[in-house]
Parts: sequence; structure tokens; C-alpha cells
Amino acid sequence: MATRKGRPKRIETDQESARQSLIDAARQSFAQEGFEKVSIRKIAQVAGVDAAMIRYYFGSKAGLFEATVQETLAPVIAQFQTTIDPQVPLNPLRLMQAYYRMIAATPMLPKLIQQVLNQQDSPEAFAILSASVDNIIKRSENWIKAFTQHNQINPNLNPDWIRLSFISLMVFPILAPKYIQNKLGVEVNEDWLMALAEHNQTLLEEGLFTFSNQSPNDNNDRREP
Amino acid sequence: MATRKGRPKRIETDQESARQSLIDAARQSFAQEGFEKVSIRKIAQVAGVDAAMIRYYFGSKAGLFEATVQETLAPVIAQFQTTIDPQVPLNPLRLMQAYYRMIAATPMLPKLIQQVLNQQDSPEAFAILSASVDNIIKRSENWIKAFTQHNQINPNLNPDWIRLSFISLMVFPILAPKYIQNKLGVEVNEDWLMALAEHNQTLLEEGLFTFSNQSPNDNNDRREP
DNA sequence: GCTTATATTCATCAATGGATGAATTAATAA
DNA sequence: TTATTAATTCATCCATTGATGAATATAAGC
Repeated sequence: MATRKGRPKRIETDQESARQSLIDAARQSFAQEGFEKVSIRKIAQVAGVDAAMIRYYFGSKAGLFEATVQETLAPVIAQFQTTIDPQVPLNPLRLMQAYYRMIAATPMLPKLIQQVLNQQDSPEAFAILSASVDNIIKRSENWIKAFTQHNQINPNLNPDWIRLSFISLMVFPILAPKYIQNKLGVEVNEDWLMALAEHNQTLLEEGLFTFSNQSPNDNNDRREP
Repeated sequence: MATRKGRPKRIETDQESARQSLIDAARQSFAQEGFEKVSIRKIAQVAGVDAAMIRYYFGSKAGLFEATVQETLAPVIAQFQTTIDPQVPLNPLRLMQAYYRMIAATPMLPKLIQQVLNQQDSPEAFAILSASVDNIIKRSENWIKAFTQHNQINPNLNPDWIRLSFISLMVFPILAPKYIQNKLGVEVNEDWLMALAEHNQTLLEEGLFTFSNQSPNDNNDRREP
């Protein structure tokens, strides 16, 4: 931004502060290319700022990642947590919708989360995430237990894995590689995500077929007896 | 391996060739840490070989990645393709089982595939993969069309997305970050995967609940009317 | 046996990347 | 007004990395 050295004159236009520009550029770059692949020089260039500003504001590249993830996740997770607030029992559809609204508002979130979860860098961000995950897991345990006790869950399923199934349906579409997303007609925006939530719920409730207990084999399938 | 310079004496023990050691080390390292993160020196060290061997056999780091992915994928994909051979109509359960057998035999495959699909490096490997994906997508189209024409698919579902659902259930568990896998009790070995295949199929066929069309809300759920 | 091809290590180069201190300019406090 | 603090660029250092050209030792062909 600043063309010459020294502290820039205060200007009252709406251009972002250098710090914020860096966070924005970092969020974008880290999500797209991953922590290792992007250089601080590239990020600084995208932000239109000298690379030394990263040290000034965040201490290091890792610090920038930390701050980026935290400032991106924190508000959105907080919002998410209130949406599924503990006063109201956990409802899978509502959980999924809350999650999808969160994603729609910040599309690069999934990739960022994936990175935090994979490379254990950024302990702060990891703490935020794992706390949220633990919360959901914990509450879903009660949910499943209640349903199991009332024999409402299909006895042919492994009850330990229905959370896995639920999360698979919920998360994979928005986490899949772009190539796969294109092949499968994935389009991450609010409308599409809300429709997918309905689709997923219907699938979980009713199954894939018109007539239950019908095998999904091909018409002329010849399987071993 | 060789301690001193020059071509090593031929030895009849069963130790691998340097080339093979490199491929093995690379497969391991690339899958665990990603292309950018691992250095050729690290790979060479794991392989017990000088880093210059990478240039000698593969030309470059990218060449090593290419060769690694190709030599890892090619045989396994070929096997996979025959398992779902075109003579026999595509059966989802069989497809999933074939896929899981492939994964069980080569556990680092999913991460490798993910990398190839994400970073467009390694055009050869990408070609192998996309050919296989295209094949499956194409054949599943027929499968879905047939079912749709006979009104066998739940009309409340979006037929364009049932492949997405299927693949979500199939792929996410083995692709999820380790942290999530642990939380959800994922354990990638043949037995577990085969059981998961059954679970997934049951879920798709019958849905989650004992009584169809029952809403999965909490008992005392208070949702907006 | 001599020559050529093969397989291997070693030393090093050039590029890239992250980190850092200094210089510079503006805002703010005393 | 002056001294201090804040915000910024610039030049540069140092480590890591991928690539490369020897040098060296064995195997293989004639």
C-alpha cells in the first residue's frame, strides 16, 4: 500500500489496515494452497504490503497462520455454538443447517479447518476446533443413546457408526477436491447447501429406495449365491 | 545403503534396490506430509540412500512423485477396474467392497490420491485417476437412470445427488483427518472396512430409523411451526 | 584384459524463503 | 515543541532446498 517508507499519513478512505489486509490475503492463500506452499512474500504481495509487516504484526509466518485461523474461526464457531445452543436439544437437521450456513458465509472455512486438523500447527486454533467438535460429539452421544433405548434406530446398523455416516454426508461434499466436486455437481452456496441438507436428511430417514428392504442390485445382476 | 562411493558390489541378500527404496520412502513420506513439506534429503535419508539418486533415477523431485504415484496407483487401479469389470453390471455394494479392499491393501492410497487430485502436479497420475473416476461416473449414470425409470428411487431425493451421497459415505471415513477419525472410531483395516460397507449399504437401503417417515427430532424438540 | 556402461557418494551452486535490524516517516503524548 | 511511540519499507543474513557436475567403484560386454 504505502509506496514510500515510514508511517503512512492517516487517510479516511475505507481501505483496510495493513494488518487486516494480511489476514485476508493469508486466509485466501492458506486455504487455497496450504501453509507450506505459500510464502510470506506472496501473501504480502497479495495484501499489497511489505513482507516485513508479517513479522511486525504476527511475529512469524506461523503466527500469521495462527491469527488468521483464529480470527476466522472464532467468531464463526461462536455463532455456530449459539445456533445449536444447549437449551435446545441437538437436532441433526438443525445441526447440519447451522453448519452449512457457517460454510456459506465463509467458503474457505472447510479447507482451513482441514489444515488445522491435519498439521498440528496452531495449537490455539486446534483448541478452538477440538472444543467445538467435542461438544458436538458429546451431545450427539446423548441423542443416539436416547434413540437406541427407544429402539428407534435401525437394528441392522452399527449405532457407533451413525455419527460417522451423518458427518460423512454432511462434510464430504464441501471438502472433496475440486475435480471431484465438479464431477458430482457440487456447488457451494447457501441455496445449494440448504437443499443438500434436506436431501441428506431424507436419505437418512427414508433410505434410498421407494420400497424398503429392496436390494440395489442391477436388474440382471449375477452375484454369487 | 552404500557407505562408500562407486557402484556397490552385487549382493544376494533380499535388500531392495535403491530405486525401490526411494519409491517406498517417497510413498510413505508424500502420503504423510505432502509434496511440499518433504525434502528430497529426507526421503533419501528414509530410503538410506544419497539424495542424488533421486536425480539419477527420476530426474527430479517431481519425477519421483510422478513415478511413486504411478507405480502405486497403476497396479491397484488396474486390479480395481477388473474387479468391477464391465461384463458385470455395476453393483454399489460390490463397488464399495472393491474400493475398500484396494484401500486395505494400500492404506496410504487415499492421501496420495487426494494429493494428486488437489495439486494438479503429476499429469500422468492424474490421467490414471481421472480415467478411473470417469469410468465409474459413467457407469453409475446408467445405473441411476435405470432405477429412476422404474421409479425405484425415493422421489423425495434429488437423483443427481445420490452418487454424491454414496461416495460421501464411502470415502469420507478413510479420508478424514486423524483427529476426526479417532473421535469417530474409525480404524482402517480390512475387517472394519468390510463391516462399514455393510453398514453403508444398509443405511442407503433402509434409512436410519426403525419406522420410516419418522422425524429424527428430539423428544422435546421445540421447532418453529 | 580392456573398455564401456551402471550405480553410487560427495561437494557445491543458485534460488527461495523466513527472519531480522536499520532507516524512515507520521502520529501522539508530555 | 519536543520526545516517544507506531507503522512502514528496505537491504540483507542465514538456513534449507532442489539441482548438478564431478569423482569413484563395480559390473558387463567385447
